[in-house]
Amino acid sequence: MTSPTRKPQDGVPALSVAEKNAPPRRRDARLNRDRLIISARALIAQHGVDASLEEIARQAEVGVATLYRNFTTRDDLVRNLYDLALAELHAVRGEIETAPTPWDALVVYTERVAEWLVADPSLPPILRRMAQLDPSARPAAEFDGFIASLVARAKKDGTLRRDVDAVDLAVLVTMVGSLGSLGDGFAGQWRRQLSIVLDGLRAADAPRRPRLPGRPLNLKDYQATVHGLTRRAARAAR
Amino acid sequence: MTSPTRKPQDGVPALSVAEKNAPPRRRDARLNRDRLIISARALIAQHGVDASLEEIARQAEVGVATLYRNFTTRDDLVRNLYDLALAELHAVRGEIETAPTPWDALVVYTERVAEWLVADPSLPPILRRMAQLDPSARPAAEFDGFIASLVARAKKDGTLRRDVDAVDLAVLVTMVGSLGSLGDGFAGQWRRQLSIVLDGLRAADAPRRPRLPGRPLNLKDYQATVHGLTRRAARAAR
DNA sequence: ATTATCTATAGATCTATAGATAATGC
DNA sequence: ATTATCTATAGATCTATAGATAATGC
Repeated sequence: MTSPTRKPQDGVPALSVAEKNAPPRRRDARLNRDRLIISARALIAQHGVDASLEEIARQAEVGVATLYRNFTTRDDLVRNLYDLALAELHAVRGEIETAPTPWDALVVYTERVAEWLVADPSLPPILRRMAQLDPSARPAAEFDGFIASLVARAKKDGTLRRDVDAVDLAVLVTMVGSLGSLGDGFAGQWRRQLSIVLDGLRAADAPRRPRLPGRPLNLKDYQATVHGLTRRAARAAR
Repeated sequence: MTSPTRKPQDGVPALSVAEKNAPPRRRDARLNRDRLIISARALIAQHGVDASLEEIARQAEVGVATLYRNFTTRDDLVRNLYDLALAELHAVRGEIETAPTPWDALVVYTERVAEWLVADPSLPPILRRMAQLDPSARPAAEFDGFIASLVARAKKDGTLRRDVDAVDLAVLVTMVGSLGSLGDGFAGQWRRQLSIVLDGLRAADAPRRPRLPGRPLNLKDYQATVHGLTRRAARAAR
């Protein structure tokens, strides 16, 4: 997904930055923009959407004016991060459509969306802010009709319990996705938790459920997680 | 739980403020402290633990110096909010112990803890910060052994699936509790979502599950929720 | 008399921009 | 030549405190 003509900086996860509307054209400009986006994600994940713009620029090793040139306002920055994330999400649609059964499609849907949320802890604050900026723009809005029909079909074929609806699914996925904000140790658990949720969604007389993926987080792991968090926070505060 | 000699201000939910270690003694001082705590909760819920101390004081209609007199440092404030919340949580223990079966006890545990989290959207940021300040202090630490034994008993009597453990439960509850940060409309949904999670936790051959509480959030409700959020945000920004 | 609050203020940090300087690509 | 970055800066807001003023309770 990364353009082959552009080499991502070392150590930086390849950004699938959509070069959509009026992207900066100079090479250094694009690089700086990517750096800004990376540090914006990191700092928003840590401090929420109110994160200091100056610090975002500082961490990107770029002057503040460069940030303002790329993103005229804070909300503009947020909106851009939202659009970038959304582009990734939409790639999922095809995968859902090719699932063999309605139930499998729902599993893919919940898994991919949860994964998307967990992978980027800056998303929850960004989504909240976007909901305020533009209530009509819901992240999965494009899926709505599609999911609703999946839900109906999965109920009909007896795999999905009948007393839930598509919005329940969306809320549940959001819930699981929130694990990304609780530190890496918890984030690694999301498949287990989602699996439990899916079992709760299965019709009571549906076929036997699969084994939970992964292993439970024991107290030792837990401590390691939290300590890891602390160390990271200390490093960041330096 | 409110001291009968102290009249809470009108419109303000009775604060069960523990007057523990060296509480301010003068009447006006206690009132101001309560006001500070209320606006700290509101602003931390909105802006995270980095919320402006000056604004907290302003919203409490009190000078900044009064805030600093009560809470010498930001972390001191956070720690106090944590302790206050924790005190409420511990009141739950008795209720868990009187549940008739291990499964019922687990239901009460998850319900009460989730309710506690949902009721106060300032808690997630506060808990995260506390985990950094003091990794040993986990909110439900006091329950650990107790819950572990409940889990063991519920597995033995065939109501709880065997491939989960106590930490899974804690993670799931945290997840459900995160719904409190998504606006009032979502927050009202937590019982439904928890009920689905509990069904996922039930052993596959356990007795039939109950009907989901409440009704699903339809798209109209959803819109209303988000618009409500927007209006609130606008008011707050004024 | 004691205890607490408030006003005022120093110094730091933030947002936002103007004007001077540097890098790119034709 | 064009496009982008950087430095510097104005004005606002923040944290934290010192010193003057006001409210409580014995």
